[in-house]
Amino acid sequence: MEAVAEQVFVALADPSRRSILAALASGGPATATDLANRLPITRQAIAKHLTLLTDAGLVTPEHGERRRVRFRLHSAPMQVAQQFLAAMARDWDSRLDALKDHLER
Amino acid sequence: MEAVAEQVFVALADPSRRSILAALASGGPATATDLANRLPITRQAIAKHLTLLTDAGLVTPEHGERRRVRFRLHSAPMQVAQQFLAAMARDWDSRLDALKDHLER
DNA sequence: GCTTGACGCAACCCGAGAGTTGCAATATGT
DNA sequence: ACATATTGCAACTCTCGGGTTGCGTCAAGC
Repeated sequence: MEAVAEQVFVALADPSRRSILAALASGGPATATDLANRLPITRQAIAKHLTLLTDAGLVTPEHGERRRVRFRLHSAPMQVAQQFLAAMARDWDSRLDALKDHLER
Repeated sequence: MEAVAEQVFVALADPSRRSILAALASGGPATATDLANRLPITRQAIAKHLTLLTDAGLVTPEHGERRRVRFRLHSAPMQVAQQFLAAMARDWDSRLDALKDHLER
């Protein structure tokens, strides 16, 4: 679970990757060349990002006709990362509360 | 809000920074030299990470006695990032639902 | 059969960031 | 007064990742 969350953080830390995800979210599943037409970077750079996003589980490749590969969004890893963030914040706040209780005692 | 979330993602993408946050979470507020004793990296490297974490709002410096500066965790930006993730996942899923509805019609 | 468009792979460039070493300043203890 | 400890700043190295260029390959259309 922590490994998935880390991959999601790494993926979302890059602005180009966020642009790719935003393009997929607004325009639906698309290929690397489609994204290259919409974004100011090369198809190969987008392909690299897509492999990283695929490893993170944020995107799944779908082999279609005419050797085209369309990529579709997958939100499950983001929910895992969200749970991870929630647990982390809860942990921190519980420590703060414990310290506060200790000082008040 | 998106800027805060991005800073949190960048901060959590680095394993050293996660180690620092984990050390602060388990051991309470500490100085850079304290963290340097617990972690396998130099104090200066930790200091750089702490400035980045301070810019992200995840940590706040507290000037104490004897020129010591202790850093305390702050969970608010993580909750903002969590909200951001939730909104993003909700956006993706709503698009999937809209597409499904369109296909079923 | 030949062109056209799309994908994959490999090599290369380059800037950013993670880490270290070194030093100056400052404050505390004896 | 002097030694010790801690912080901040600056310069340097070096690896890694984002990006490009180039080429080979494979499927479809004419």
